Amino acid sequence: MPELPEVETVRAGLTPRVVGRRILGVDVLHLRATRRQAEGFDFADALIGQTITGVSRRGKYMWLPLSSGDALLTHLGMSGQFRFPEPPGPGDPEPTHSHLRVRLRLLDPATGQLSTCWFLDQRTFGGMSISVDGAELPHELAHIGRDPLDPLFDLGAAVAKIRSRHVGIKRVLLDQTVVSGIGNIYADEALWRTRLHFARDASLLRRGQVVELVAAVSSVFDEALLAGGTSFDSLYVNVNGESGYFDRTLAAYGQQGRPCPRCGTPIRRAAFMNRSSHYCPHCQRTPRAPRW
DNA sequence: CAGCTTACCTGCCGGC
DNA sequence: TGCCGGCAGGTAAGCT
Repeated sequence: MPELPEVETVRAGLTPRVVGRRILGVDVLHLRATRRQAEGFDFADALIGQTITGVSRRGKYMWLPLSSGDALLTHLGMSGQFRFPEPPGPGDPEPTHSHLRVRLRLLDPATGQLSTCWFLDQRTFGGMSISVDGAELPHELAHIGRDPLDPLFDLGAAVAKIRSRHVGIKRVLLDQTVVSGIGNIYADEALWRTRLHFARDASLLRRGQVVELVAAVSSVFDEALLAGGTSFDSLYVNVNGESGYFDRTLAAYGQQGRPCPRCGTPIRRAAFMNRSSHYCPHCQRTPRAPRW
């Protein structure tokens, strides 16, 4: 389940394999992969002949700026992957994959080398679209807040925005318009580190607590990034098909029944926002006025 | 308008 | 063995 550290790992892996390449061909093999595009817009036409000039990211979104000034905007959703299959030997059939959604044919003009880029997506929550004039920053991302790895991330503004919300603190963490890049795994980890229950009313938290929470998000992101991301199954892998190992370090997420690494109380799992929340009932006390 | 719910989707797993 | 419900969850649209 890709959150910011996983997306950043993919972004870094993608960069040397696509930057400077010219797009020679585009095959869309599943309609949902480009569903964001307005009807009648030709996705392939906007890509063919263009050179990819970079790989950028904000939160969990990535975009590939193109020489035209447009950008190829993409989100991995739950199960999106970029992969670069080995070219088939002479006489061998073209390789394929049951979750193949989009295929790009690339040329490196510097070396004349051809390559194939796959966008795989089992659950089809991810996808790609063309952001017209979006090379600098796609207008589709105007509502997405800066993430803690962004040099222009404004801690004070983020803390103020979090404290302005009259909802459970976990709901705010998962809201990508406030601080982007946080998903269910890292929300649970950051809350555990800060000893905050997920249903605490964000507007009732002290400023220092929220500063500490955002710092915990930042450090858990940094640590996960060093480990190459988190993976529980084969749904998240980097462009080489390898998964990260941060899951060995998780204190709360998916640890129900196991002892809290801080106090030994068994970690609990509870339903919140139609998904699971993992917390230590001793370290993270249920608030008197919970906001579910 | 802020807060909250629901739809989207596939594969796996446990229960019967 | 095979069917079925539950679960995994990021995003955005559509509610109240």
